[in-house]
Amino acid sequence: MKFEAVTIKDIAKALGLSTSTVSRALRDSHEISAETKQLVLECAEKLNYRPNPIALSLKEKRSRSIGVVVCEIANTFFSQVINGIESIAYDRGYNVIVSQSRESYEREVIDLQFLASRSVDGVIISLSTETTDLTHIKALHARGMPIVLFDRIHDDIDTHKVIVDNYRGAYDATEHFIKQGFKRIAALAGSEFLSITAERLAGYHDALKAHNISYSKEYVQHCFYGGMVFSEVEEAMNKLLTLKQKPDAVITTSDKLTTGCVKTLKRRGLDIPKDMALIGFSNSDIAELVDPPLTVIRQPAEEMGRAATELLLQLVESKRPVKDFEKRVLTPELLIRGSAIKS
Amino acid sequence: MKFEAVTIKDIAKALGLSTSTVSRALRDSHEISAETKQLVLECAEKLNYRPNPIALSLKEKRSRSIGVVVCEIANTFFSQVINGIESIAYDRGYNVIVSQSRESYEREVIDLQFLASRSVDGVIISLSTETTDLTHIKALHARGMPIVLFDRIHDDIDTHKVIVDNYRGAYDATEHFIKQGFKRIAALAGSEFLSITAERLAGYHDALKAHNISYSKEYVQHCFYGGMVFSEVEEAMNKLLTLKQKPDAVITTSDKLTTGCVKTLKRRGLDIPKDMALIGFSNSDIAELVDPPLTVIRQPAEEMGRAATELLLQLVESKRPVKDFEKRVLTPELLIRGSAIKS
DNA sequence: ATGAAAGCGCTAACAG
DNA sequence: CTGTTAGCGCTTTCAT
Repeated sequence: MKFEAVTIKDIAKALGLSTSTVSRALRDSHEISAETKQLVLECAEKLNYRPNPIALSLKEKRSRSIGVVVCEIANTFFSQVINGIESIAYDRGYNVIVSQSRESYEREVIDLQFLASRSVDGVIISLSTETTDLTHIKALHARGMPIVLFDRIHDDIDTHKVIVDNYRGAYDATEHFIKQGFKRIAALAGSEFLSITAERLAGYHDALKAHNISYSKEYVQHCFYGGMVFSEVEEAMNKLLTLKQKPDAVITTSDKLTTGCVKTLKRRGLDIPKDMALIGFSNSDIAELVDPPLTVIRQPAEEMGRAATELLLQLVESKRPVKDFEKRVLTPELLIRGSAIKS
Repeated sequence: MKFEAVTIKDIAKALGLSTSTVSRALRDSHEISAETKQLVLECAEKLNYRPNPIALSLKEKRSRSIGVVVCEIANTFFSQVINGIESIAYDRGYNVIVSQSRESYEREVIDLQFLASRSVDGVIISLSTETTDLTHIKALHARGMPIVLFDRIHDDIDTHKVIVDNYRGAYDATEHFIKQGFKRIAALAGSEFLSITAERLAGYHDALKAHNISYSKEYVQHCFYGGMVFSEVEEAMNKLLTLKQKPDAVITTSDKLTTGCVKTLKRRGLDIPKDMALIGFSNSDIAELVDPPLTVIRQPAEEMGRAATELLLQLVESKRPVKDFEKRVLTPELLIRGSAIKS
């Protein structure tokens, strides 16, 4: 059941005018007399008239809403990004429709289809961990849907992108370890197919190289679902902890991995940083309260959301097809705390 | 710029049929011959036809989308609730439009108007801390908009509600303190006008009463913005810490207050639980990693979101006006950890 | 079994 | 300055 809304027709009827006159009066057209406008406005006010945006959308072929696809809403990083997205969208009069892929390729495809079929004006997306085939995105993009990628991006899609300097973040973290005197630095990373994983591991590798520290392959462990499945983290940590040359420090490349790693170490009664030091990508507000306070690489998540939305709306509202796409790279912050201090 | 979608008209033209026939064939009407159906379906497939939901919405006066208003998306509790909402909405073919009031009454009003004007089929809302006047919600509800309240609810609005047993949660927490031997138990609460504050403080008071523990008014401090503004928390804590009879334990009634309280205590170099024990409402996934591990009252946030959505869709899809409203009360969980153990 | 036409709410080209 | 008309994409009588 739904309430009957007041339409332009009702006003026209009440005033003995035509709908077009009312429409024009409402839109403050110059070809309407001041008195008529006055009359219409008053009547609209009295009847509590609200324009029907759906009718408008049908005409204008735009819905003033944007879609967002993330792997998980209840994740500090992504919820902060969505916060940023919402704030800009709100300012510009757009609605934000959120959906989550739950790291499933299949769901990402469906989500995107769903959003497209619901006539969102554009989409902001961070790829799911399972996504290797990009045809669903390319197809949508080719059909003219404005798309902005953030965080987990892909070079094959030619559009605006927003990321942080993942390489730098990981490089600095690794270097911090090295300067602290850690020798055997491991990495607990997400799926190898994810852009962020590649970028972060590249930073890690290069920092080691730059300081002439050799690293063995076993020092890099991947969790395909990036910590969504806890057992995955435990298993990966198990591998690291049972190496002959046990690492003395570890870099974790995502929020979930970071907390998963801390949990695992604690459950095993290991001391951070004595048994293993830790620096993790994390946007948790309470990383500093953890025992020990966590050294984190923090992303300007809200700002990423805002930037992505601004770029998207730029595409959406552009009159002519945009050719030049921008890759905006924000700077992550290395917040040094107890978990990465050599004892 | 926007891509041109294939319409029913295109199919009709391609097949030399009328739009009505195509429409009927697509909807598998019995008054269409099998061959025609076949033809239409194939053509639709070939042209990659997608029904335009906006046109449908205009006709059916429903949009298959629901609106959500929370004070802040980037808050563990609310993001978990939204996760739950999204999961059910997804299953039932609805989109979720999120907006945040940022604890502002004004924004809540605008958000709600915006959602209503965008023809959402229903709204799930948790009141902002500033909200005392409910006319915006009542008006919308009176006009027939299905509404479900959760978390911060209000008795004056007669509709479905989903909360946890806040009284019980606070009661149990307080009693836990008492049984541990804490004598001077304070409370750091949100705005007094919030239902959750009232309910939680009632549990706190009653537990004290039941154990014949007197309490002074000064033991209850309110932060109007519930920890959104950190200085507010510091100030409130300051008041507690400078009392002659300094409390030896404190209950915090929301996520933000809990972390704010821990931060304040740590910054002052105070020991938890020795100088002050703590139990807080919190849905953080890493409360157990904090130093000391936080004793928390955890709400089944995702389940709350799911329940709210189920109730909302029940209203949305009901043929006749619903009269009997349900208040679903879920059970919070008291997770006992180091922060509330008497040393 | 199929088509013509009206209508959902709104705008805009075209007439006066 | 205002009204008439057509049309956005789709469904649904009402004819045929």
